[in-house]
Amino acid sequence: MTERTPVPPPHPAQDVTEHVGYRLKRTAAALRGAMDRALREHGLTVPQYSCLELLDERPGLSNADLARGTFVTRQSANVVLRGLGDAGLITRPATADHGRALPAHLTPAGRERLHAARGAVYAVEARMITGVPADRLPALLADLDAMTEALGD
Amino acid sequence: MTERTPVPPPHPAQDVTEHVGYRLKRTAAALRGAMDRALREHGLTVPQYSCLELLDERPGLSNADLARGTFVTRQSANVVLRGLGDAGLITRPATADHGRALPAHLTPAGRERLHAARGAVYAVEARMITGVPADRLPALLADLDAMTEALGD
DNA sequence: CGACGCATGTCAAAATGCTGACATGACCGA
DNA sequence: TCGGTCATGTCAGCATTTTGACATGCGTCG
Repeated sequence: MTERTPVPPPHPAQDVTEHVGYRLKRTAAALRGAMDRALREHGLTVPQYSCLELLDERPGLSNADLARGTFVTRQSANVVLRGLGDAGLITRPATADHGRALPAHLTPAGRERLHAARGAVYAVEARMITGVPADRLPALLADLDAMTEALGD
Repeated sequence: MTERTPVPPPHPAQDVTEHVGYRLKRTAAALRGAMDRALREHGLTVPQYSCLELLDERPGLSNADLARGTFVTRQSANVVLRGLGDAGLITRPATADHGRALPAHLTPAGRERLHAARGAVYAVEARMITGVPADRLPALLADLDAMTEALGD
């Protein structure tokens, strides 16, 4: 069987709650909850805000691009985009001029809504990094990247 | 609550992908995917494995306890527990003897399944912390904890 | 004792996300 | 030119999760 690894724990970790994965999941869950609460006042969900932020930064992103950027499937991203379009926050051409990708763009209303919500989200992030020494932040980001890449990206 | 950081952003971060939240979400998504793939061979989902691990560590946990431990609602945890019970991996008394909480316990089959899957999960975690200097791991865990606590836990 | 708050388990309905599948259009190598 | 390959958008079905609500049991305080 797969018992070739005698499970040599590099570090004791007799408690599951000591594992990196558990902590990671816990922090991500806390962040998700805080963002949900912060965005509710602005009438946005986390996936919606993520798409808006991505589109503000790089206008013309396609549905598949946004799906990759928000770590969901194309189908889920399509639902989000449809909702944003119905709300008048983004526009998408009915037909593609080049390939099959439909480039999405923020409407003035979308930009306005994003700017309003951005303050709340940034406040959450600022609150989150409270307690983390500023000089250790780069190392933290680097470690997160290293872990992501080690998992096959 | 003195704003000792009057400077708008302590670090530029003109790009969303530079934000801590984005990296955190990305790493958590990668971990979730890797764990899904690793557990599929053992016929378990991530929530199921989480419950099994928690129950192995602290037998007698109630449904609500497991919900809190896996960061989901009681209803979701109930579905997971029902599935584990149908699979014969856990047992739960039909009636509560003290309060209303029904203490769950691993069956021998559940313990065996958990031990088999644990190797795969630990391998994923070991692979994830590849690239992260071992001496910086404690700081990483501490930072994750600090961020979680700062978000109100 | 009795009422209230609180936690728990559970049901029903809705929202959300994913898997599988299909058709279309661009790109590339033979 | 043509055939294969890949990426995209979209549809349908299913699984998972959440929201909202309700009943039950315990503890506490009046």
